[in-house]
Amino acid sequence: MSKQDGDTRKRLLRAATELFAATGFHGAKIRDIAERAGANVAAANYHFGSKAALYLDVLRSQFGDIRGRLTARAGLPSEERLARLPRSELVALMHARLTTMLDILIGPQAGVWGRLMQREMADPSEALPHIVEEFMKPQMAEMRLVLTHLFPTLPAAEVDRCVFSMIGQSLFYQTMRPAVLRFLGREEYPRGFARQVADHVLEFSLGGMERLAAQGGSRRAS
Amino acid sequence: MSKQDGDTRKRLLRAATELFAATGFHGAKIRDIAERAGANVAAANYHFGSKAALYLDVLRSQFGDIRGRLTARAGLPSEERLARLPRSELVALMHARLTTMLDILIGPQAGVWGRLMQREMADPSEALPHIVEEFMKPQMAEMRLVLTHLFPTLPAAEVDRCVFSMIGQSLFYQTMRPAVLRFLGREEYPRGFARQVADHVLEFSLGGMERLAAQGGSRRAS
DNA sequence: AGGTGATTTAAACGACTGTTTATGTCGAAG
DNA sequence: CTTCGACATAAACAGTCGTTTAAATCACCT
Repeated sequence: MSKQDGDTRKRLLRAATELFAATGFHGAKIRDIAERAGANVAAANYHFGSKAALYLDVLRSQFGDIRGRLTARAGLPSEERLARLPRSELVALMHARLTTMLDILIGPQAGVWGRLMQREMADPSEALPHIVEEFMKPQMAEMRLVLTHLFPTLPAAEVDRCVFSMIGQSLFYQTMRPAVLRFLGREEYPRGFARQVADHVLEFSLGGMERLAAQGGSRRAS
Repeated sequence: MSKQDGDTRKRLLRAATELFAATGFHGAKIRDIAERAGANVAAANYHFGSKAALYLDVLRSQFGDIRGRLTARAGLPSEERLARLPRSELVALMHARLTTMLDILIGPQAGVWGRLMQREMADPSEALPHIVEEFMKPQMAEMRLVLTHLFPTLPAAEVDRCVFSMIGQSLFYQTMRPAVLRFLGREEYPRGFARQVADHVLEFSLGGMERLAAQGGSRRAS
């Protein structure tokens, strides 16, 4: 082995991750990635085959990483245990989940996941189906499970919309970051901001679902 | 004048708007724009100076268009009249605003505004400050005004977060469109979907703000 | 008719980018 | 020492894209 084994491969992957997140697939240039990794322009093609394959490897890597962080920090108890949990515990579960999500999206050491996903939504690639099926659907299913136990009277379709509402509130600070920062008159989100937002989103959403659960099947006047 | 005056300029602007929205600034090629407009490749540079200038013109045009639609369809009464409005009227005002916004974002004949803004957030250009200052800030200020009259006990900072929550819920269906559509198992949003979402977001948010207003200044346990 | 200024056109330029090729380097095995 | 395979490097290739250039076209005025 040379002085550093497959080290250049790792350096390439890291550099590619940063640049893809910063400037997108088309914006990131192989030459910049190679330079940042201290490697030759041909190295990327040698190790990954092509720029597209390298991009998919980056997505796969980040995908697995975030998936691990989410299940590790906010894993769910089994369905049976969930049914016996007191209301306060269910709320705490939602809070933990929101905090983790917002930490990943806008936390002080937020990774590149949010930006990569945002770009994937703007220009879906062949990676999108995998992301939705293997990552978003399970996450949403777990949230839906907790909400169903929290508000048993809520119809399933309404629960889905509530999940969307909670994720939407959180994602807003990621997708609209430049605008929100300008609005707040800041350069970066302050420390503790993710926690602050999580608290707000939780209370706001609890109130929203309480209201929806209370008014039952009544329809709005047109 | 030729057979169609400055018609090519208009056709170029229209074609550019569609292509910039569909594939972004870097993704849209001058040659494609020219072809769609039935013009020569040099025409764009002749009429607009450069690709970047053309992009800014597109943003400006859409910016003005949406601004007009919003104020026309969901304009606000004066501050004094607002204070005398019954609660149901204020709610109706919010509903109209949400419906208009969601119509623009995901309605059946949704324009390109949502996608252009999404791309602007992913890769902010020199147009971003204008968009924030002249478009988003006024819109948010108006929403904040209504909310303040609806829930007078809510602190200003809390009201701001509520505005973010309402916009976040709505924007979610635009920024996450590919994922949501996959989740719903559809190719496009069904007719009346924008209205449906607006109804949900309104009720959800009213509940959220009721709860926040009710619990006053109490802080969550850590 | 002829000139004039504004547009349109075809063609070429020049820069950039992903990829390939051909060669070089280096450690380990024979 | 030679050979071999994995990796690294420099150079070139081929395609794309924004922009420019110079000629052509057209409407309009005197």
